[in-house]
Amino acid sequence: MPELPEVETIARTLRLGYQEKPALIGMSVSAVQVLWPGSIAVPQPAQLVERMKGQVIQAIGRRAKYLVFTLSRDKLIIHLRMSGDLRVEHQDEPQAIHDRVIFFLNEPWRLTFNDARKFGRVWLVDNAESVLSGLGPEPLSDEFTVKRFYGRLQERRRQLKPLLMDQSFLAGVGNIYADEALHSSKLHPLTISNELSFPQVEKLLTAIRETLGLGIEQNGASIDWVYRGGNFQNNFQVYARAGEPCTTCGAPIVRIVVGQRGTYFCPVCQPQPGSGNIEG
DNA sequence: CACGAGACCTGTTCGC
DNA sequence: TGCGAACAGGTCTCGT
Repeated sequence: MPELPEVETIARTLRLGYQEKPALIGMSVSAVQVLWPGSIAVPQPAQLVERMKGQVIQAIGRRAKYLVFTLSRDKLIIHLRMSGDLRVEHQDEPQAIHDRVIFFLNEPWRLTFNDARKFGRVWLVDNAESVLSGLGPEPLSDEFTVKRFYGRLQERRRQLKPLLMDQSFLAGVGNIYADEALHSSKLHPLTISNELSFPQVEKLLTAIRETLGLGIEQNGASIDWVYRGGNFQNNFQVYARAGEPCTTCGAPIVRIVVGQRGTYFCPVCQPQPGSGNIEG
């Protein structure tokens, strides 16, 4: 389900509270119920349950698409993958279908990890780096400069879109925001990474940041039944718009498959480099 | 190294 | 209406 803006939104609402839901900072874990052991990556479910008891939630943040809970002693890390969700609920609410792990907090609250497709994972580790060390730079951080981005793109010779979605290359960008950022920067998804000029990279980084920033502003995107509350889906220029007119030039948006992912782009605004023919 | 295919799962939507 | 195919915001592993 979620990419960087959705995960950021979830982290913020858990950290600060939202409407009738409380902030979780300062709450302690009284018990953990594992309904689907396969959701626990590390350690063994019984050990996770034992270790979490009594730990206090001190901070809630995000790294790439991972939620990171700083507890008294350990880090609780959760990846929602395609269909995961975290819900703050009353402890007396009935259990929902697809609930996988329930964290009991201060009365009357609980935090529920719900995940229809069972792709999501939970880690409890003393060192977050054991889970997060392979990740690339955060696109929104100040240390990630155009120069550095250009250098990384030059080091590789890969199709641009799959490279942007490679979490070891760049953290947090997924299928939606990759397509939207490429459209915004007028680059074809199959452009070869080391064939970009410096100005093109500059434009691409700006587009990635603006797209992610708008996504965060809109509380993420809500498409399916899965994640609700976001509005970024109303700002899609290309994603899931095959056949509809490009908002810039009016040409029909095209869908192709790149790296086994549905990929949407405007054949006029985003012409394939080297292919002389432009669709009309 | 780069890429495609398959796996992991369940639910919804599409097409005949 | 019904039923199978296709598709879904992600990542991992294997073979070429």
